[in-house]
Amino acid sequence: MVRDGLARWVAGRTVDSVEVRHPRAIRRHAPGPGDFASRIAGRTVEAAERRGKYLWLPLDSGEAVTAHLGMSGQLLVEPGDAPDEKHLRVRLRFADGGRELRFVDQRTFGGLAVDELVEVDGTVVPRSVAHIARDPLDPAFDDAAFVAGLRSRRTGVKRALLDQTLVSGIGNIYADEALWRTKLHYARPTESLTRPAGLLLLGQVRDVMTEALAQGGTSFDALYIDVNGQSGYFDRSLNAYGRTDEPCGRCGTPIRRDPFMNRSSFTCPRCQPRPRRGRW
DNA sequence: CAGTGGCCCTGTCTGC
DNA sequence: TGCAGACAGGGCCACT
Repeated sequence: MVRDGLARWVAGRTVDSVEVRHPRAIRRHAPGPGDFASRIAGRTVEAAERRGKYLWLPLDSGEAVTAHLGMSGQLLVEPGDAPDEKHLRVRLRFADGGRELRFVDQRTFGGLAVDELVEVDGTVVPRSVAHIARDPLDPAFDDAAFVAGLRSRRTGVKRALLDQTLVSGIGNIYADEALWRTKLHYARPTESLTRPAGLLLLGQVRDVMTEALAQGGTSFDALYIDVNGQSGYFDRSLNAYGRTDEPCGRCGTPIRRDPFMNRSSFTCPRCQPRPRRGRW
């Protein structure tokens, strides 16, 4: 939805000027703000693409403006006379004088960069995205390869889900929700999962992502473009994530919160019992 | 090399 | 009331 919106608003338009308001927002662009701006200004945006949590705008130069929205990042398409957001980091003005593109990010976990486009596995992606796996909604996603990769890991199943080189687009929320649906504990050793169990898990991941996407779709019409898509989904559909001490929707047992990778994991202690020999 | 843990950042909330 | 600390979280990097 974010990608669709961006494509609709910026594809075919030529960038006039680039304003970097906060250097940290382009910290992954090593050559710095001057180089960043000069590679974008005067170029025409050809499309908007996405993989996992990355989003990019291919330019007519063979490079692309690559964005990672982190947790709090937004790409907004707004009239030039709209007041600057408090956390406005980068602004792109277009030669046609129409709406401008703004990167807004409170916590600056995200950022922009300009990157060379390369071909990986039959798909053209920015170099910085080349190591990111396809997401499960990608038509070219290879289910069998994913399950094989999952089973060959020597770690806990949630760690594997969060590893973007194995599968992309799954964050802490989607992981907990898919694990709850599959009745798997986050520390379940990946090598102990059967192929059918792996496919079942993948199916639940897909369902969670599809439902989240459907519910987040509405926010975009207001030109509020946000990869999190949390608006409706966050409140209505979560079964485990953030529901500490609330009853499990299946069995009524209070949901439990555990520290996990400097974050949290939410499980139903009854539906998702901790394995005896769990892997973190 | 694969796996793991710490840290980045800032606003909000909780508890003393 | 005010302040300290926990928490949110994807990814990068150093370390084992």
